[in-house]
Amino acid sequence: MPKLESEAEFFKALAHPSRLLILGLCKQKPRHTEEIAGILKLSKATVSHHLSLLTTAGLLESERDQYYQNYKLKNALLERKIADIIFTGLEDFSTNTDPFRTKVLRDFFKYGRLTQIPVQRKKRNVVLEKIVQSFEFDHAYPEKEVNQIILEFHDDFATIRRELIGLGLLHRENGIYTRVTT
Amino acid sequence: MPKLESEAEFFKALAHPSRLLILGLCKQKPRHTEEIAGILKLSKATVSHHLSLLTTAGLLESERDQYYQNYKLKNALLERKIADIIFTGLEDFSTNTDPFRTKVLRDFFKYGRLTQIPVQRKKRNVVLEKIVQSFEFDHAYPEKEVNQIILEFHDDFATIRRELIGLGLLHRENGIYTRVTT
DNA sequence: TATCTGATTCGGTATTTGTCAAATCAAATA
DNA sequence: TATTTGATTTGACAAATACCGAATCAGATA
Repeated sequence: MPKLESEAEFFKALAHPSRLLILGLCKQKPRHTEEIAGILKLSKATVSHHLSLLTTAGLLESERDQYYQNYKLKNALLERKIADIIFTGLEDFSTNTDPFRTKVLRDFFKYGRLTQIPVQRKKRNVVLEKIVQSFEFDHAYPEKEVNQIILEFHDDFATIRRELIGLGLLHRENGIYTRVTT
Repeated sequence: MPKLESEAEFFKALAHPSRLLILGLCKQKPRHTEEIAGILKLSKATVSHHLSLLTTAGLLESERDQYYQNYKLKNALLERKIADIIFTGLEDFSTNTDPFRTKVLRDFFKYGRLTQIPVQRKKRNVVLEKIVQSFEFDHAYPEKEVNQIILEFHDDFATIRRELIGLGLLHRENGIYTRVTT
């Protein structure tokens, strides 16, 4: 899933008054479906629907207690996720071990954005390999989506798209792009 | 309560991939409508629509430059709004808000991190109660995990861990920690 | 004033979303 | 196993939303 889509999903989960109310209720204490439906004067079907969205977004978790399915807030995740998304967009480069690669990524990325396209071929390959990781295997991307993903890294999406093709990291056929298995 | 509605509006504005893209583009530098439409391959009517929503939500502001209407990110508002949510969690969405507690959280947390440990006992208790909420009930934490969680808030995990025990918010037995039911 | 140019608004369509009642499901328990 | 009970899923419908092309608007400029 392209990162941007999942971020939008996250906000979408928060983008309805009833769901914010439900989060507030579940923050106070774990609640079950009919309990919430009673408080908010909504049908249990509707509440179940909202609870499902909130759970998928990672904001709630639930466990069964006798007849009841109790939902409670996953507080830490909510706060960290919002902070991550808004303030940076960030990448953790510390996990990879290749020192050259680490240095190049440190030098050319700032807050997840490519500050400039490296001129040296070897360095350029490193950043291109980094960028291509935002594409899923087994997914057909129209050019519009390709551009959007690359735009998260750098303005000059046309150049980068061309390079990704040239390096054999992306494959293009009939205007549809796919990530090449390495 | 208008508060809840406007919170939902705020998230709704962020709840679409194109709008996140637009925010990203306008964060880099001011952009005008057709420029964005060209990059995202959307009609200028659609982009104008998104820009309108983002402006209404207070995320963008615009000014005219010759023929162009340039939109730029209102960084301050975005960050303040997000910060509010992070400081107080979902407090604002629920019914009861303790003003003292809210103020202490605002004063001592920045972007989800504890800027310093309050000296006053009463204030310190507020931040400790805030921190303990990142722990689950009915879960056995080894000390290492406890430290990791506290480290997300402040570097001096040893002091905070000791205080959490002392206040009776965490319970320690044989090196295993559990959150105490209140 | 008349014209040019980018932005916005309008009209219309396709898609998504919120909602409920009814049917179905699944865990607990008799 | 059969029953009870709350949760979820299904199906239907209305409302909201995303999107586009065309018409209109408004500031800039001649």
